Amino acid sequence: MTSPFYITTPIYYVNARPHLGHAYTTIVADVAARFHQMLGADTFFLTGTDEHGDKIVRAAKDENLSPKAYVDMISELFRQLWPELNIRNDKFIRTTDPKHMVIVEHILQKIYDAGDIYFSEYEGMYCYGCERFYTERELVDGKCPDHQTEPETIKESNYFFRMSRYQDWLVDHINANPDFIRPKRYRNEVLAFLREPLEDLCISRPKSRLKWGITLPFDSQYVTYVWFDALINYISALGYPDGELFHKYWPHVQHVVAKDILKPHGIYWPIILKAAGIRLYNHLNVHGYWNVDQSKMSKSIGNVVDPLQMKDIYGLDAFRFFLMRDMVFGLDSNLNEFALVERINSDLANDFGNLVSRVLAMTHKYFSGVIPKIDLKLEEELKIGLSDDAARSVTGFTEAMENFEFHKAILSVWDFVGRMNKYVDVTAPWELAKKKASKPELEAVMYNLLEGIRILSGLVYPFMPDTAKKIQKFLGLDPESKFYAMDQLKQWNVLLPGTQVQKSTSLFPRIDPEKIHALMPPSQKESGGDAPEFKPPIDIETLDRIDLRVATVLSAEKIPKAKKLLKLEVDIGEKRTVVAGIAESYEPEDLVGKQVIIVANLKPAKLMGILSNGMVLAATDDKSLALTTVMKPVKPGTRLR
RNA sequence: GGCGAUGUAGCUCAGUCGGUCAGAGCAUACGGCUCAUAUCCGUAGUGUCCGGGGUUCAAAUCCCUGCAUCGCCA
Repeated sequence: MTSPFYITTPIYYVNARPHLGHAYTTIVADVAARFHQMLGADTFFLTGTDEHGDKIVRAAKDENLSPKAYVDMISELFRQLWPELNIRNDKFIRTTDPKHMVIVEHILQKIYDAGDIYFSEYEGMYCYGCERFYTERELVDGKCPDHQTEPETIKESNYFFRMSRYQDWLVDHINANPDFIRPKRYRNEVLAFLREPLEDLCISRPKSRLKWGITLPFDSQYVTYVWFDALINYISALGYPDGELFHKYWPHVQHVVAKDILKPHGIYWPIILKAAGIRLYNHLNVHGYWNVDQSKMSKSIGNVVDPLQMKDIYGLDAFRFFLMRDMVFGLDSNLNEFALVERINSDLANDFGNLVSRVLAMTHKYFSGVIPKIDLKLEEELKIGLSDDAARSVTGFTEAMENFEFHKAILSVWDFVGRMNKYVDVTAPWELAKKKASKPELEAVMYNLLEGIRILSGLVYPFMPDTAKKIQKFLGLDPESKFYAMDQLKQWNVLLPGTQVQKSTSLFPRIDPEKIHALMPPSQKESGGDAPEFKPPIDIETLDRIDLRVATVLSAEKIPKAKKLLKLEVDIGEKRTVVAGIAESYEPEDLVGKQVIIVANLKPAKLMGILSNGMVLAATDDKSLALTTVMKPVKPGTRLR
């Protein structure tokens, strides 16, 4: 019996909306879970949201919501995203769940009783604006980078977790278990970090400073600080300590995280578990970042495409496939739409989709869509077997998947896709179909091809579940059956002759090459200009009707409730009031005394109740806004020509 | 500043212990096939294996050094 499998994503911090990084981590976990289902394992897949801490309180304030209302809203965004990506988590945990909070308290008390938590005072530089401490090097000229004020030195008492006590033990554990943290580069990183003395971890915040958290069971004046609260979700979700789920799944746990949270997961978490007397996790799987290359993003579809929208444009399965195929697990990767389209056209449309299409079409053409019988003796005589190739692919796939080397797993599958296409070419069924005598050979060839497609549909399942099911339907099989079970895929000659297959529809339509051209980076195109289109010509009289003047800014102030607008008093020989949409790029005090260019004869307009008599000229691109000026000071009111 | 990783064909990357290791896929060019989504199969290239020095009969591979990029730490 295959052992159970428990996979987790981090619980995502709800100070921001879901993005590609969250999606990738969660898709990885989904793929891993589905793979273990292929192995016959009983799987449990956990994700969720992390909802305490001062950043949340601030983010809530920015949106004029209570912390609770705010976290409810963002958490829901995450919860709703996963089904859209065909992710099937078994549970969605929130650190604000009462059950979670009780278990955090339980663990804290347990570690406190064991003597690994102590109370201590320390001194630091505190910015009241930010409500946080700063270290020397975070400050700019001794001032808070956000508020430009000097932080005050204050004393604060807090609870600390005695991690230092476990440092040697952890180093030994990592050395004794080479796969504890993988890939190796991150294991090395953790070991490198552990060569220095490990500092104890501050695990509390006084309530005077932060109320939004879990109260310490041994001191009601303090709440738990984020990591201690968050990491425990992995066991609280299973109902630690007595839950049935906990007993069943915890011994088989693997975590998936992005490299930015390596330290909490590679160091804090094992030590917390050890201190609490809980067995450690088996593997921490660490992946890199997606660099979204916006310069290579499509302009044909209208501006920059949010990576998460690519699934709507190109299809969810293609999107999942791309993410798993193009990232070497552990390393950073680039995402651009051009690469995605290339991948879809070559791997999915040409190699794979077309293979399915041609095989089914031939089955219809030569056998009216009925799976033919196979003469095994003849097959052996003619050496037209495919089962060895399939078995090799299945083996390579399995090994790579077990090690979280998804791109290698896909390469192994595509080796077999290539072998199948080659097989069609070599056996040339259309030639066999011409002669009656070669009908047995044709039957054997077609049977093998159909069987090969059955295998492929199973191997592709964790990455592209919908596509896998579609192919099952094509083959006249039950998409709801466990067709992807590994022991089915290790066998050959499973398809029943006589079964009716369907005609295939294109699994992955090719994307128009013209469109690809439009997606190419500008440097690869003959003319590289991405400036907006030029307007039609005008004559000098028309130009002359526009009265452009140099204006000196006398004063500037923000307009209440308007995000973008500033009210400027300017001198153009006379005093004018103009309203300009530049507040996101310029601070009022920086403008006073500067010279700008305004259109002096534009008809006045009322903006936010203020009459604007003229318009300031500025250049805008998608990133920023820049005011125009003259290259040396001139008399205010000077005309431009 | 310290530690580490990476630098190989136009692009993305494989290259285990130094010895058919100069490779794969994509892109390009040409040829073949016609079952198929203008798909598939075959052939052909192009490389200062980041620069410089060294060890060796032999270095992409080992050592030293420089440069570039990235990461971790301070």
